[in-house]
Amino acid sequence: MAEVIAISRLALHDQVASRLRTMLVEGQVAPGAKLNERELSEQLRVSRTPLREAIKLLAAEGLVDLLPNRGAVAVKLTEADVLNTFELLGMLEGMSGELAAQRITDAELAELRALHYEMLACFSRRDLSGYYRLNARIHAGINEAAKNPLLTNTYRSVNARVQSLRFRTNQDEAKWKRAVADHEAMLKALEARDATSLRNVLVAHLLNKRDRVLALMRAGEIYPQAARP
Amino acid sequence: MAEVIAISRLALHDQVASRLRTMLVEGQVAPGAKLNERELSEQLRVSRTPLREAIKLLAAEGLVDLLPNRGAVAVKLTEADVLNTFELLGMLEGMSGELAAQRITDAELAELRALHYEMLACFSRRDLSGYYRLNARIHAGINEAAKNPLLTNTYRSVNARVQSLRFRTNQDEAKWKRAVADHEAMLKALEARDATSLRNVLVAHLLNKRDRVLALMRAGEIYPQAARP
DNA sequence: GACGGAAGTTTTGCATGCAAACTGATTCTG
DNA sequence: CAGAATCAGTTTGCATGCAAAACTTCCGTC
Repeated sequence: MAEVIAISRLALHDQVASRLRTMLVEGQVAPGAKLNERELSEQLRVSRTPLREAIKLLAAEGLVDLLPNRGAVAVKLTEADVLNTFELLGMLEGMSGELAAQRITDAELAELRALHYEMLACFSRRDLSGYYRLNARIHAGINEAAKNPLLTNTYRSVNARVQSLRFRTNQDEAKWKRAVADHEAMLKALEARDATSLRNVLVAHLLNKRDRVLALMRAGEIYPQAARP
Repeated sequence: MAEVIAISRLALHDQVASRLRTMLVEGQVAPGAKLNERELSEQLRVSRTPLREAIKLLAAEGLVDLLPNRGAVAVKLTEADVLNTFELLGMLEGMSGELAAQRITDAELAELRALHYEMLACFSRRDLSGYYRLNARIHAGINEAAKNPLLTNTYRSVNARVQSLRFRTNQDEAKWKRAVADHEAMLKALEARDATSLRNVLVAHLLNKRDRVLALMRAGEIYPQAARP
């Protein structure tokens, strides 16, 4: 009951932050692009005040850079940024895997298994977008099973920084199969409550993703223009 | 040259955020206390707009809770919050230790050694506040030596959440000595570039701190009143 | 006397207004 | 002709104003 009210009551600056975040993560705002306040406020139909508050929030999350007296720009990650982000992300994911293996409940495990089968269905139909969505939900589920909300938030925030890059990596068949196999191994490790093994699978899985992102960056397929000034 | 200008040019909302952060971390604003916008804006001599932007920033850092239509309150950590925070912090600190041992330069090591001796001087004079300050700088220095700015920022942010509690733990002589011994071990590990050993020392050091904070919480010395509603 | 509700006050959240800073295009100077 | 200076137009940053929500106080009712 309270939910319905609560949703409609979401503060404007939070709604704006969500929409902006989506625009950034999905690449609707190109990396390096300037965020014009008047333009965005007209587009989102809000005044500049809540928009500015939302931008400050995204700056704290590392999705935009704030240039004093010159507004905000969508972050444009360098190769070093990507390496640093994945370095931290690997650690966060490894840790959440270890904890999840120790703390996951049977109900949570059943739900993850269900999501896994749904994902296999998407794979079978070669439905990449559905696959991505379920993939994200599975990783979020493992994170939640670690029962540390602060870890979950931190992971989400750091992950958002590279989400827009991951979006652009199109899987070739072999790599996609490999990713699916990784996911099989994750479930096995969870069922066995094998913390070390789950950590290893997750970290290896992430390193693969990192290498795919880096390869695309180096091929210039992510930032077709020049590098960050 | 640019420094002087740059400092005076720091955006107002950033200055406000810094001052508020200090007030929260040093306990000048009690945990659970409401942040009245009008009151604070008069106290800090700014209008409500940059103040509100600063509050949003601190909310993203986890130092204040935002209550829709009811403003912000200084966070009041439960025991579970403290456990979760230290769980993550231990991992971040362990990781930064491992990386620092591999990546630290001789110059950085020399600087850390210097800070270490300054800290010993404070210990010798029983100058607790100077000791704290140097202690923080040493940990920040190790973090920097890991050469991952994102890790450094994340560590800083998570650490700020429990900084106000750490502020209140008064060391008894034995525990203080133990902490100093830990720091000796850190330097040794750094000099030997022994990643595993540095990680272990840092994690053990942090677990000690956690246990001191928890003991104080349980004794009711941190939140003399009741627990969070 | 306790509980419930209504009016008044306070406080938050958002919109708007205005001055300072930046942009960049053109003109001026060496 | 190159570079500095200038000036209009834009954009950001902060202050203020106003409506809606929340809190207080007081009164009425049971």
